[in-house]
Amino acid sequence: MKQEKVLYQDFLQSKNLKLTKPRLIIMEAVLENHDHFNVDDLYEQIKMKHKDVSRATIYRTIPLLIESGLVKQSLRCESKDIYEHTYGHENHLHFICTNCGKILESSFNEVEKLINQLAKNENFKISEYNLGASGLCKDCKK
Amino acid sequence: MKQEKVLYQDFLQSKNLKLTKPRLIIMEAVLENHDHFNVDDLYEQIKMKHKDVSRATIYRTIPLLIESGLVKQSLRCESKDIYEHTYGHENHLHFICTNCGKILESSFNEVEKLINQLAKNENFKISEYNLGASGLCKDCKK
DNA sequence: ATGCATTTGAGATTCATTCTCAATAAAGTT
DNA sequence: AACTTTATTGAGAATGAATCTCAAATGCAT
Repeated sequence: MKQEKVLYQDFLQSKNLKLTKPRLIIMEAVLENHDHFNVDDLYEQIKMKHKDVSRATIYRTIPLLIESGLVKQSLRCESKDIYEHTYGHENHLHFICTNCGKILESSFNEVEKLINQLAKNENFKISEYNLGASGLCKDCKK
Repeated sequence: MKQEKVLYQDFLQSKNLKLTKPRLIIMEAVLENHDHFNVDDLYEQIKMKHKDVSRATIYRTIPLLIESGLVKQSLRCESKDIYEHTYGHENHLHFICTNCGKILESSFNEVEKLINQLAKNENFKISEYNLGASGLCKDCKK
């Protein structure tokens, strides 16, 4: 998406950060992901395309992607931090299968309304939702 | 609470695990916590009472406490796993302040109902909820 | 008490993440 | 286009939470 690139560029500019090749490569890799990924996923994905960026730079760039609103941190998996590409992707609930690791996503609107109300009662300003449940998916239930 | 101790003992017995002194000490420390704690918190808490258990044993014992239903894993904080004493404590939502680190808890019933319905639609069997949002608490909003 | 299997403690190990620092690249200036 | 300044990068070292190892200690049935 063009729009995301612009958003990212504007963000970098507003912070006096340079639009470097590694930062672009990493952003592009993220845009290709329409679900969850971790640092190693990005690293492999970038290598696959014969580009090259160090892991250190990926680790350094993720906070920028988060601040610019393209990405958010998600649940952890296999003791690694995982992230999701959020811009242009609706918020959703995660149902994580503890048996096979699959992540189902479910709609969010009603839950969001309810949570917003609760937050209002507490006078709390939500900036990010983190909603899910773990258990067994339909295949593993049997 | 007596009941939790019994539950724990029964669990250990059912798995042919021994009821050792360290396992009791750790359980007692957990029972004293009515909110969130990490491994170091438990370690310090135990030392304070002039008892002694190694960190390794705490790490080994937590999965037992989780399996027996006294404790559940919660969000992470400062890159440490954190846990909460759940037995006899209602489920709740967490509102985590990204500025001061405070954790507010809010009621849960309606959200639970809604999520249960969504899980049912996906044919997913929930074993544990993980519900929260991060943002700014009323003091940090200003 | 005795014997056997389990558990413990201490320290070593692992592995994701962060840090360090010399080398490199971006972007503005002439 | 070459020069300057300052931010950024890559490689490897460092950190630190969590896990593992193994000899010594403990629980528990007999």
